[in-house]
This record gives sequence, C-alpha cells and structure tokens, in this order.
Amino acid sequence: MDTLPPESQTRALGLTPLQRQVVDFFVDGVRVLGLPRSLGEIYGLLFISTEPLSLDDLVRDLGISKGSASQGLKTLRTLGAVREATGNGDRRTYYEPAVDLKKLVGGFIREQVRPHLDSGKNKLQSIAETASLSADPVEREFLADRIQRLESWMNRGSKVLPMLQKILGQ
Amino acid sequence: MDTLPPESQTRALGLTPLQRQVVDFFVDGVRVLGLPRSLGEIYGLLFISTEPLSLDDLVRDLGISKGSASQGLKTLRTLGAVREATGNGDRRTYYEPAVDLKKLVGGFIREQVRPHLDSGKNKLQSIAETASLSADPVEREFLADRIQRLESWMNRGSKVLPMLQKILGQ
DNA sequence: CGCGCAGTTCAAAAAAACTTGAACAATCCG
DNA sequence: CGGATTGTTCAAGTTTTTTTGAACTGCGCG
Repeated sequence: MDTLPPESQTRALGLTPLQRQVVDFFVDGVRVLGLPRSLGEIYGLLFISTEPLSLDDLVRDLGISKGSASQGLKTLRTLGAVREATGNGDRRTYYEPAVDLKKLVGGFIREQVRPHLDSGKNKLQSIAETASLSADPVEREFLADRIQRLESWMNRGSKVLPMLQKILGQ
Repeated sequence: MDTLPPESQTRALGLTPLQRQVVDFFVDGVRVLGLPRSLGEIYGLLFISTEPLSLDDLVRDLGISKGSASQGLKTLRTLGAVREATGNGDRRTYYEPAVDLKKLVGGFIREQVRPHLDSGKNKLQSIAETASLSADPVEREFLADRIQRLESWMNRGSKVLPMLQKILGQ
C-alpha cells in the first residue's frame, strides 16, 4: 500500500532518456490502477513510438521476457488499450496504443471495476438474507440500516461509472 | 492482476456468519482499491458492529496481529475512514467507522489519488523538456502532440475528482 | 509434409506486498 | 516513582503477485 515510492527504476537500458521517462510515467500510472508494471512498460513504449511495435521490439527494447510481453499485450488488448496495426507487409503483428481516454477508461471499467461491483451486489444480497435472520429486533434494525447503506453505495457506484466515462471522454 | 478470485476466505473463526460475510465483502472492496486486506477486515468488522471496538477487540475477533491492527487503524484514520469513539470510561481507545461515502471517497482521493496525480504532473513537465530537445522536427511535433494528450488526461483527472466526490456524496 | 518463425502457456523462480511478533515508547494510576 | 497496560515500530517471515524461460502450438511456405 505504498504511496510514492522513492524512484521507480526502469530496467531497460536500451531506451532513450525520453522513452525511459515516459515508460516510468506509465509504470507509475498502472501501478495506481493495480495493474502489473509490465503493462505500463509496454503501453508506455507504444505510446511514445511513432511506429507500431512488434512483440520482439518490446522484448528487445524493454528487456522483458517474451512471456511477459505476450501476456501484457493480451491484457492490453482485452482492456482495449492497444490494437493491432494494419497493413504491414510482415508476418508478425505490430501494435499501436489506443490514445482515446474514453476508450481506455471504458475498458478499465468494463474489465476491472464492473466485475467487482457485480459480485459485490451478489454478496450483498446474501448478507441481507443472513442479517434478516438476526434474533434481536433492535440489532436487526441496525443491520438493515447498514446494509441499506451498502446498497446505496453500490448503486451510486454503478451510476457514476458511465458518467465518469462520459466526462472523461470529452 | 487477478479478477474475481475463487473465494476470499476469512481467517478469523471467532466471527458470526454475518460478520464473516461483511468482512469478506470489504476485503474484496479494499482489494479493488489496492489497499491491504487487513484494512478491509478492520473496517468491515467496525462497520457491522453496533458498538465501537478497541484494538484488542479487533486482534481477538479477526485473529490478526497487534501490529497489523495498529497499522491498519493508523491508515484508516489518515483515510478518515475511522474515528475514535468518545466518552467511554476506559483507558483504551475505541473506534467506529465513518459511514459517509463522501468522506470515504474524499479521504481516498486525498491520500491515494492526488499524490500520484501531482507527481505525475511533475514527471510530465520534465518529459516535455526532454522532448523539446529532440532533433528531428517531425518527431518533435509527434512528441509534442502525445505529451499534450497526457497533459489533457491529467487535467481531466484533476477536474473529475471533485466532481466524483460531489456526485457520490449524495 | 516438414522446417522455421511468431506467439502462447504455465510451472518454477524472483520480486513485491503484507503480516507477524517481540522490543520499545508512552501513559496511567496507586 | 514503578509496575501494569495500551499502543507503535520495524526487521524478519510469510504470502501473494509478477516475471521468466523453456516447452509447446499454430501457421505459412518451400
């Protein structure tokens, strides 16, 4: 649960100073979102590259393993943060970053936030059932109140997400 | 970077089924926010308790160490998620949860989000400097564009936070 | 076919994050 | 004071998460 670590050092030494800075920037960024650093490295390098990059480019430039790069790209694809670049006379796939904030936020919400909200709502339901079994009426009222509060939190959460996406997406 | 683990089991066996369920609920909750599970356990138990609880209560009921409980309470206090209950003829301190969503969100933003946004803005500044040094004018323009995009993201982020807090806070 | 390259998978290793517990500090009160 | 009690700190230990790398899959082409 650290806040602002001393300095997040990039491993890759084959990067220009600018690339290194940008990669670090995104490494921090994804860290806040609870995503692994490799995602930040990959996205960061793509973000600051004029041309799309292949998996091998990432492995070479970032000094990460093929496994990491593959996994990282997979996740970034499901997040909609990266897409395959079209039309390159070449067997391998090249990637470019999605740079539209709305889309990025949308993907994050869809993949990382919604599922938890939904499972939270389920849990809440079974909590409510358990609570209704309480013997003492005074306590039961207290519990009902607290649980209702949780329900209200969840609902506000669900409501605010689309708004967020809208506001951020211009 | 897991999504929805099989089942997050509570350690503490001294809890009622309801308490266990609520604690689990919050353990999941804080997990999403990138906070340690002990915070969720502590807050969860406080949340569903009719009476304020002391550090020792938490240690006993949750089966966590005194160190964890102390650290956890400390963090919850700085987040404004918990406060000392007043007026209990007793030497030890008792805690009760803050149950106002606005306050909770505010604390989280203040402690966990703002600092990163701010340091991000700093980094961005030095990135911009580095980029302006680029030799090739075409590339320099590309870089300027990307960096401007990042700046716009940061600014929207800064703007949206107070809104968020407002919207969620009733 | 069958070779060679691009990419994926996953068990094991490494790194990071969290928790523990024992020593320490602070406070209360007789 | 001085012993007891509450709470904090932090190095070491544990757990969890991430990364690695080697084996594997799939595909295109000769």
